[in-house]
Amino acid sequence: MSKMIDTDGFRKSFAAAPSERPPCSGLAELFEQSGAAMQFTRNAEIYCEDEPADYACRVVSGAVRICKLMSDGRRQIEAFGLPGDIFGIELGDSHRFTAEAIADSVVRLVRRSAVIGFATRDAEAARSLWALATRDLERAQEHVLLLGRKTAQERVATFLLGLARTSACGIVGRADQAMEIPMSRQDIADYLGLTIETVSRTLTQFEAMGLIALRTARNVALCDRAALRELNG
Amino acid sequence: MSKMIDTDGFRKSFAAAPSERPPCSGLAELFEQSGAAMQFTRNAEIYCEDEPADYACRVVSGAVRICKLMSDGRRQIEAFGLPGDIFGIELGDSHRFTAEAIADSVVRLVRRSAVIGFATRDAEAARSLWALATRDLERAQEHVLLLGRKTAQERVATFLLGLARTSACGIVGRADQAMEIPMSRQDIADYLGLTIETVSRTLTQFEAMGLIALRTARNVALCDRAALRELNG
DNA sequence: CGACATATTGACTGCCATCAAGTAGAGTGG
DNA sequence: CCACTCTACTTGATGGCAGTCAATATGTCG
Repeated sequence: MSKMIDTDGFRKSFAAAPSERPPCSGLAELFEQSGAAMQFTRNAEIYCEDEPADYACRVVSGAVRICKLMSDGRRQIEAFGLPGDIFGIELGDSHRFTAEAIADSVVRLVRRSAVIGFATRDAEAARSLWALATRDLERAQEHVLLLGRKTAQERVATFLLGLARTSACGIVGRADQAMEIPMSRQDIADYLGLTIETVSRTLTQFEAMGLIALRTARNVALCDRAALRELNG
Repeated sequence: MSKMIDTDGFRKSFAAAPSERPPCSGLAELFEQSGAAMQFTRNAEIYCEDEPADYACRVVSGAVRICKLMSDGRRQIEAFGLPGDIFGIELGDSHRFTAEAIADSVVRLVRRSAVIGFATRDAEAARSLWALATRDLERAQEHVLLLGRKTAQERVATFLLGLARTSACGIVGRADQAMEIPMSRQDIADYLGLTIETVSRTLTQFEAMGLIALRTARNVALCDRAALRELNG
């Protein structure tokens, strides 16, 4: 399902890229220095809900989904993890979500005890851990607003703009350049609290309105960001 | 709109009550010792979105709502603050939400700098701040699941059970005892991503189903918790 | 090419929102 | 104590957005 690999190549290339996403430089280094890189194939489980939270994770490449399943199969994706994102640090003893690879991915794992040790190292380290939780909180709160009060069009517009922002961090591309969508329609739907059909229809509408251009199902260009921001709410 | 008062009486009574809600004993003491108590009348604004975040808050008595407004008036309540709850600590310089009193309330305020100072005092203090953010994150994530995937009935059932849990902490009452609902139907609706009509109708349905008993609009008894938990998802 | 997963499109349904009365409580003044 | 008023809540009728069910299209990989 997943195997240990050596990823010095990955480490160097990502350490060189001045990513602005993770607010916690010290934590990132912790993963680079004492983390074990693991490869996960598409749809492989990284950890499961209620499983002991022995490890914390950082995405090196690929993409992951952090989600919850209801007893009848309904699924809600809380967040996507893209390169640089840290996830799986828990207050309690067990994971409160399931984490799965969306695409073939490399994830670095560090022991829970190492994170705790890091937190008690110095004030700066403790602050970065607090900042990480706070940033996750802010993201979750934006998500609450989206799910509670936005229409399908607004949700999809917000999603596209958010994805453009994160993918612009890694690849310094032009504004109107096409971007890859790493997740399936089902993933997008479960993130936005919609169905695949509604996501698909909304994207088609956006294309008809001239807001986006779909080169393939997984490759989209934002043609009219101003209009998308209007729809943002 | 709001005035400074002396609340030694409040402080003593609440310090005596062994509340299990706040996970951070040190932080609570910070508010009790160096916080200024302020009284807010119903619907008074405690702070406003985008306002400088000079103060953090802790509810002494009453209840508050932490919410966001969209440009066209749609409102989403992210969380309710009940006695003991701490809110308004921000990573950035400004508040990302509006906080308002739901009922006449007493709130203790401490300077942002005091919180920062507290965080750098020792490892235990830093940890409690991290734990606070993490707990808020967990609550927000549950909220995401509720708004993304639950039906109206499930949302209301979850809300009632949650309220019963928190009010059971302050007042050690019997399980089937009636509890006061401090917030209006509009507040509940804006918290659950519904309309007042749907909230009202759902409560009426629950009463017809024998799950709850509404003595008045703001006083409810949970008659069949097992059935409510079924609806929880 | 053929098989399978993924995505799109169409027809129809249903849950919840909207619009509109009607009712109940809380507070006020006579 | 009782009208009066105002706000909060409930109930009813109707509509629309997104969900469901179903068929077709587009990739993707052996």
